[in-house]
Amino acid sequence: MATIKEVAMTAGVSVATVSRVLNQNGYVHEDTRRKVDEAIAKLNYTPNEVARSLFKRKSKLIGLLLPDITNPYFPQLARGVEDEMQENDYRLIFGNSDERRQKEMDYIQTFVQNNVVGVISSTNDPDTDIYTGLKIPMVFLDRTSSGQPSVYADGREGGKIAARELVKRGSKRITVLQGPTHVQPAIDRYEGAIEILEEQDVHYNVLETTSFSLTDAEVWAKDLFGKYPDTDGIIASNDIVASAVLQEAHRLGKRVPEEVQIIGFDNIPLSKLLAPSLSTVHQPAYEMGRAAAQLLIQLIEGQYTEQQHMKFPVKFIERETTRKVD
Amino acid sequence: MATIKEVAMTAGVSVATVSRVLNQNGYVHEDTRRKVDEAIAKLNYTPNEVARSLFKRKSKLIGLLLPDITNPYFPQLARGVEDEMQENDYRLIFGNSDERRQKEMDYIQTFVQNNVVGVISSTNDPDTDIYTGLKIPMVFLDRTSSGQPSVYADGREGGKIAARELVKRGSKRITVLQGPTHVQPAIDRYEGAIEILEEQDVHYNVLETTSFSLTDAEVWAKDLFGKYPDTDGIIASNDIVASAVLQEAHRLGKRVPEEVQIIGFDNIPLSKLLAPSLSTVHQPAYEMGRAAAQLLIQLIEGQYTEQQHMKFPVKFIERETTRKVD
DNA sequence: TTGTAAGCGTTATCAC
DNA sequence: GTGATAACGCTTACAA
Repeated sequence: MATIKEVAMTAGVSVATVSRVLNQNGYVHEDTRRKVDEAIAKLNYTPNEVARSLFKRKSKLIGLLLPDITNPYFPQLARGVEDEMQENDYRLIFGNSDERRQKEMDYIQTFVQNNVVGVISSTNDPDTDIYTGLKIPMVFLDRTSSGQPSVYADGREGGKIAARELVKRGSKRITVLQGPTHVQPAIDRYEGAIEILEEQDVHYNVLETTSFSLTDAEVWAKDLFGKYPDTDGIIASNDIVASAVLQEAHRLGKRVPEEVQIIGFDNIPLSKLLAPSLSTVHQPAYEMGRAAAQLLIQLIEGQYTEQQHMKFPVKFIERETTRKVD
Repeated sequence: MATIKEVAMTAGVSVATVSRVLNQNGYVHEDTRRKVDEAIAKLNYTPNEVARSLFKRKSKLIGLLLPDITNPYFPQLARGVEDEMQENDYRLIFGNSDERRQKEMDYIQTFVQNNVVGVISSTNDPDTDIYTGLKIPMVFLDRTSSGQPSVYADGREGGKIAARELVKRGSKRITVLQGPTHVQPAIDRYEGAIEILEEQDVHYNVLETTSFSLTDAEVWAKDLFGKYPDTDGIIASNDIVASAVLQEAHRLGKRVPEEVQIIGFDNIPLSKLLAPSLSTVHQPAYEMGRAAAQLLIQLIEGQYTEQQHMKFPVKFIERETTRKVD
């Protein structure tokens, strides 16, 4: 790689001048500029970002921390973030946290060591000092912290919608899969659902679950139909769990949605491919990713930002695991 | 952030000494080491990786370039890479290329500008000078270049397996969805399948397709049954396309696998959740990601590596879109 | 065993 | 308009 020094030499000017044309600041004569540009082209020079970063104590790097890219919900989020960052010339250092504190800490530390100018994280502990002590802008994605910028979906409303739609469609003995109690969106959905169920004339049960993983979900699905064989409406904690439930229903010969209705959350791409296709509560993941990135960029570039808490609306996607109604 | 200078001051030694204990090289007295360690702990010091990187012209950063993390095949690959890198203290700068030359070039350029020590890429043009001109180690993942290290699956064998299994199970009028002709694994699968079909006593058609996207696939699925309504066996170019085909078959009231068998490639997580669940040719994506990372690390650290071309075996996963046979 | 100082590739300050 | 040069935080000869 050529350096600014070599460019300066072949253009017959000083490094200062080259730097000026590079950064388009200071005065530089038109002829000089041309000579420099030629030298740059000839040497195929691009500035060393590391040296820049060292001097300015600022890079063009952003840290992105997601629980697990292998969970089909997160790629969408990630893609939204990446697209927006890409367009604004920021690059992403990416890591999976597996929701483990230690991994989060390690990643955040290396983010800082690499002079990232901002971080986006979907953590379950936004208020821990891993984050509160951070001296660079950060935004929580798919998570909330009252004190800090966050982009998330209206989980509570999502839970309400799910419950309402099931009740409206005639389910009388509903089972709610609670979802992990350490994940905020899961809690919100759960509480929203319960709020509605309480005020309706329906019976409901709650089954505790502790993760969003498919393997676990298959076990809970069996549990569910074992414990509550006559349930006729299921609110799953997300689409993955819903898929497992649907599959188990299948295996048991239960007709969906005639005998049992199922509703999920997220609207991951897979959900429309299932047979019957999955009714679900849509979260605009890609848009949320983009929004988080935009917000972070504004924070970084010191622009005025009124809205630091963006709660995205969710909506019911009617498919085939719920019955039709007028 | 504290600097090495401050550590040196509070420990009452020179920066050189601090550097020595940091990097565990050179001589340093036990007592001195202790003083330094204490200062480090007290100041909560961690070395500035940017400064390190500038001096050594080497970072702990790796560039990872994937076509589209939103395609369910890639998160697995990415996770494999990340896990291995993480365990070896390397971090990832990640980008989606969308298979566009320009984006690839831009990313590779910024990788270099950021002193990455290696790159892993799933590109369709491994032999373009974007890569051949690269002066840092690189490995192609899910792609092959004869000249350069590559980790990929045996697509040709995969194609053969798919064709054999379909024929063995009685399909007589097979349709092969060709897959994008600019993507090597797709070509390999296609050629493998054709090779077998040619030598068997079956009739077959080929339908050209140009991407792996779900939206496109839905169109091709309609096309397929429009053009070849009596087809009784379909080799899809991957699981996404297979899912779309399955769904269309469903819509048309065709019974799967009785009237038409379907087989995909990849064995993405979704494939087992479909109803009927999808028979497919498994690619060990996670393991491939890990292997690529291992290989790259060996290359970076100058270890001896006999195997620079790793072709992973694939295998048939029998599920419900193919008929049973003894 | 430890310290001094040069240098990694930039940017910005200050002279000229 | 342009050029020297110090500084960013670190590592590594080289000296002591």
